[in-house]
Amino acid sequence: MAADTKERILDAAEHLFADHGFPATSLRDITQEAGVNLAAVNYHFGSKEALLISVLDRKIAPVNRTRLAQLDALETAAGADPVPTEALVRAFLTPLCETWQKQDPGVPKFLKLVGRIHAEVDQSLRATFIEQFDTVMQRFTAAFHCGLPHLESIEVQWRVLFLVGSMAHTITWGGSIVAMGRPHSHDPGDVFEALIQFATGLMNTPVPQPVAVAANRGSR
Amino acid sequence: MAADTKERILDAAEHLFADHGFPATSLRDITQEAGVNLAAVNYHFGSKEALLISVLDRKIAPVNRTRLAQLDALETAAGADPVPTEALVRAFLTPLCETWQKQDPGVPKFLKLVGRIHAEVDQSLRATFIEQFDTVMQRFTAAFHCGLPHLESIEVQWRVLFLVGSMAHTITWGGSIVAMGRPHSHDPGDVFEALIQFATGLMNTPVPQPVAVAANRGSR
DNA sequence: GTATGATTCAAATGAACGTTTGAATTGTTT
DNA sequence: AAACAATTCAAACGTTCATTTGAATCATAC
Repeated sequence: MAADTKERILDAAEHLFADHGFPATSLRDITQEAGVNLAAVNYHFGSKEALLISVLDRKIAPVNRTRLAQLDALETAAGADPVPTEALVRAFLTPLCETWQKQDPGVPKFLKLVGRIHAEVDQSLRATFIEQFDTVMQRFTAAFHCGLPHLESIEVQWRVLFLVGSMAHTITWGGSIVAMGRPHSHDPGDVFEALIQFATGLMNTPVPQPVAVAANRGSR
Repeated sequence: MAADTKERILDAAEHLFADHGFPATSLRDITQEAGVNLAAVNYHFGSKEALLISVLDRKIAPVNRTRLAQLDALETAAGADPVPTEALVRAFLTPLCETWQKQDPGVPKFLKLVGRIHAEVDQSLRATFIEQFDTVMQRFTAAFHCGLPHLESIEVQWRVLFLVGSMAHTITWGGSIVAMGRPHSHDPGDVFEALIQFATGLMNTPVPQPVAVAANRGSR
């Protein structure tokens, strides 16, 4: 088959980037797993970096598009009222979960990749990655703030950061909870449901001290 | 100076691993920044991997030792009573913060390294890293459970995972909140204080649905 | 001051890397 | 079937990598 060479490369790259990271994965690894010629990567994508961007675009862009679409729908339905916090959390997290479940059974390679990208790629690539998420983050942060008007803007930003952190870390390490000790079923859906419940509680948590972030500067 | 060649290598490696990651950093980068000969790394440490382990040991091991020492002190002071959740959160997070602040001013390189390691290193190295954290995680998870007896064991494990995820992600990305939009002071101490407050709320959050994780299996 | 062990040094090793090349092979259009 | 572009292929490119080598340098003890 000649037509799906690009797809085969993308699949192999996605899998290997997720398992071993971007710098540690060679084009020879990718082309061998894809069963295509070494030169095919540079022919179809131009460079290794461009391949990574294609891999991210293929999977992350649809997720972010779904997120924004769900957010649009929620805001339209809510009219002038703020969207309930839990609905926002679900709109943010479930698109990832569904991408996960549509994928081949077993380990959620793509999510591992997302987790990796969050901490791995170099400055220039990270810029590309941030760009992908920037709109999503700003839209959701604003929507959260509408439903939590008693919080300062910066506090909402921190909570969203914590939320994303929990998500990324759960993606990468959630499976190791089973390996760490007592065995326990960890159906992907369950994990995401727990994460959603937790994140909702997170966003709704009252501020323990009047102004947690900005008030006690230098008091340490 | 000849005596501190090892220290110079460790400093340079720590800095470069944090900025560019382990696979993307070459021994030539490290030895050049350290001002030592290329062969010094293999002479003093044996290999690049062994160097990474030394870098982690030098900084992470003391942090985990402090964590456990503070936990011991808290449990001794509490006697038969459970240790307050916020005290546990502080015992877990502040040792990292102090290591940070003892370090040279500016970006907390070491914390960036920790964030990276969480998602970067390969399976074999990750095992080394997990080993470092395993005792700490189990001790703290158990202590949290003592103060939150209404939660299922697995629920506590998830929350601790979310907590660590927030921490790691905040370490790596907290600085970019400022860069992302509106400028705002983000004194390291403030960030950690916000993280502590948030994490405490996280652990104390009641379970929204009776049994969030295990109950709704297959209901999707 | 000479011998000994630890350390540093410049240089080289072989392997692996991303990328390029040009011919061979396809698929499609006349 | 001839012509053409798109794609695949084996092979090589030049560079960089981690690691090794063996001589040079240093410290310290005799």
